[in-house]
Amino acid sequence: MNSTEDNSPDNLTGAFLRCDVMAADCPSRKVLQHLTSRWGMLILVALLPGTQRFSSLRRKIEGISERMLSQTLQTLEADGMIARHSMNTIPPHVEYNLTEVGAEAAVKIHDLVKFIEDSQTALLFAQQRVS
Amino acid sequence: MNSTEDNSPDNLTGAFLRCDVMAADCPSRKVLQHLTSRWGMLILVALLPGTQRFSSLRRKIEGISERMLSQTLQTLEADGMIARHSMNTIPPHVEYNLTEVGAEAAVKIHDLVKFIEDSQTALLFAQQRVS
DNA sequence: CTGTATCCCCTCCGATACTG
DNA sequence: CAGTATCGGAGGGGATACAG
Repeated sequence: MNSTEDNSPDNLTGAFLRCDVMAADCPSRKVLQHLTSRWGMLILVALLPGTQRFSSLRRKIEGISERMLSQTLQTLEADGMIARHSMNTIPPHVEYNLTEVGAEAAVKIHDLVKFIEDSQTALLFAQQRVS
Repeated sequence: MNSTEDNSPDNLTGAFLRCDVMAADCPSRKVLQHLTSRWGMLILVALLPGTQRFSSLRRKIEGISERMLSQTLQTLEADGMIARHSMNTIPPHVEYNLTEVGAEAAVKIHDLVKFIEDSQTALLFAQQRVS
């Protein structure tokens, strides 16, 4: 898929041995981008309460398209943040849940999201008073 | 600037009164995007130890261009995450530091970054053993 | 030293239509 | 129900040159 980026074990030198996100070639930067992408963080937070189905996630995350939900779920699954379980029935029934790593990341993202929600709420009320 | 998005206080209805990031029109989504943008989170983390100058940040954050550093700093300043202090000297001397809100956000982002760095390091060693 | 301006590519993402 | 295919616009972001 990414022929220009070589993350193979053979290439574990320098920044690769000990991940440092400030290093330009650190693989954690890419994972971080996936987790904190526009839809990535909303999906992780939405999965925090537990296993969800595709359509459930779609309803929960307002404004997401099927395309982006599907695509982002695949990326997060490849990163090991999410597990996908297909029931192979007709009609299809697929469930998604957080892996152990994913759950820990989701909690941290949720912390950030809650904090921003609260500070934004405060900020908006402040603006309202001024104007 | 954003004629399509009206965040004016007059428009504080629905999702605006109580920020919910799952709501499509919640302003916190935009702020979250700034904080967690490719360079935004690195800048916040880089500022955690304390006040830094432009060139210091540039050296610290490997791979960032002057353009993106400048642009992202402006965005984060507008969001109230960063404070800018210009000394109005020649040559110019400008210092950046986190605001109170910015510092709290930066800590949470740093938590996430550290966690991902560690899990990536573990993951890379695991891959090395297998192959 | 701390930026801006310009050009341009390339990825993200929405809209729409189609499938097992 | 749970996706995939394709198109196309918007903007993020790099390279380079220039400025106060």
